[in-house]
Amino acid sequence: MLLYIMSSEKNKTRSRILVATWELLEANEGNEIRMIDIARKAGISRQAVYLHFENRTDLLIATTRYIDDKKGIDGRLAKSRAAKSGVGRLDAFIEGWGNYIPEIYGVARVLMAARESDIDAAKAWDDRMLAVREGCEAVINLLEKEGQLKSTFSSTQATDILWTLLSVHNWVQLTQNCGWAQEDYVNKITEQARLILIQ
Amino acid sequence: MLLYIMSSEKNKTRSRILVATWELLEANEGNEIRMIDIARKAGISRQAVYLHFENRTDLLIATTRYIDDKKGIDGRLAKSRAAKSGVGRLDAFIEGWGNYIPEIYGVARVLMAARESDIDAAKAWDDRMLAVREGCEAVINLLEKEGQLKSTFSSTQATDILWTLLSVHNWVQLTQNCGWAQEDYVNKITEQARLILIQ
DNA sequence: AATGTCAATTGACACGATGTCAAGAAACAT
DNA sequence: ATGTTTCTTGACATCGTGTCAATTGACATT
Repeated sequence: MLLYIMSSEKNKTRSRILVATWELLEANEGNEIRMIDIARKAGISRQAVYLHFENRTDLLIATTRYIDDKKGIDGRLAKSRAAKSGVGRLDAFIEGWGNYIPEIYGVARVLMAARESDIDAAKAWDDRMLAVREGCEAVINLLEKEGQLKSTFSSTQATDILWTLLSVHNWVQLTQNCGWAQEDYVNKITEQARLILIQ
Repeated sequence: MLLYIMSSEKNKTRSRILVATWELLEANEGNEIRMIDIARKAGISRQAVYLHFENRTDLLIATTRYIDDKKGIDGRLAKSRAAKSGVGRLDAFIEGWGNYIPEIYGVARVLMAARESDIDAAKAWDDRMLAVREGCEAVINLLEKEGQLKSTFSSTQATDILWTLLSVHNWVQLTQNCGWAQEDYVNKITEQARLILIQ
């Protein structure tokens, strides 16, 4: 009991820092986030952040883990697994994942950027993306089973294509660079996926 | 004649700087490239670099242009401009650009990896990608003029889609992560572009 | 040979960001 | 009341970009 309270108290400021970082990551899409910004948002001094995290990288990765705990992709994609037909499942999967991307985008950016210099970050990111690929694979397999898959692509190729179509990079390019509304993104990507994959 | 020699002499150091930057970008093993590194490689002082380029952004952008010149991207894409029909031009553009990507991948990787932490690198990269977008735009405009463009997409949307389909990230994902051969990449991307865009 | 021009050098400095350190204050459990 | 932990404050080292002024060296012009 004592230990529990102590660790809870101990984590209070740490949590405030993580939440502050999270909020800044989500709000701030262009500007760089400085340690001083995070500290101010958390209501502590810049130096105090270093009492909880070794450095900036450590903090950013800890934040991604924190968000991982708070938001799960699993719940989001449950709907797609419920769909009966292949095409229905394709649509539901694109909608579920496509609408999840903006929620993790702030974090995704950090992980993608860190991948060159940080093996752990790269692995965490690859892990997540492989889970998405498995979702794509399940959709493609169902389509193939139903004979709905375009015959010029093998099922592996089709999985690769869908996975690539649904990459976070593509979402960034279309919504951030090209200025597409989120709704348009989901609709047009769904349309493209059907045109490419469904026979 | 005098002017020619003068401008040639004038550009000598500038060229050395560009070549040095290029070599560092290609050789780079994850380390960030500083102005001092470029200067040393070019055999001049750090400050002297600023006599030829306004700032780091300017230098990086100039380097990508220099590489484009030496690698002959213009010549490669000339073939696409020569094609008479819209579809022919689409195919030629994808072939020209798609086969150019692997040649600039060394530089591209560094610029893309640096984009989060390095505003200058991001700007240099964005500048080049906008040039590709213009190529996509020309192709789409021709298709639309011929009435070959699928009617569910506006020409701007179609340009965005083609541009995204041809992104370096997609090339990396398909050829590096999914293990596609370069030839398969070009063929399958061409196929996808036709399915999505041609009515 | 003297002159002027231009490129480059040298050393110094401002600026902004990360990260460290030491001394003291404040919170808080016992 | 006391002692421990957390946080604050102010100072400082470090690193990279970009700027500036004074100076050197090469070279073309006259």
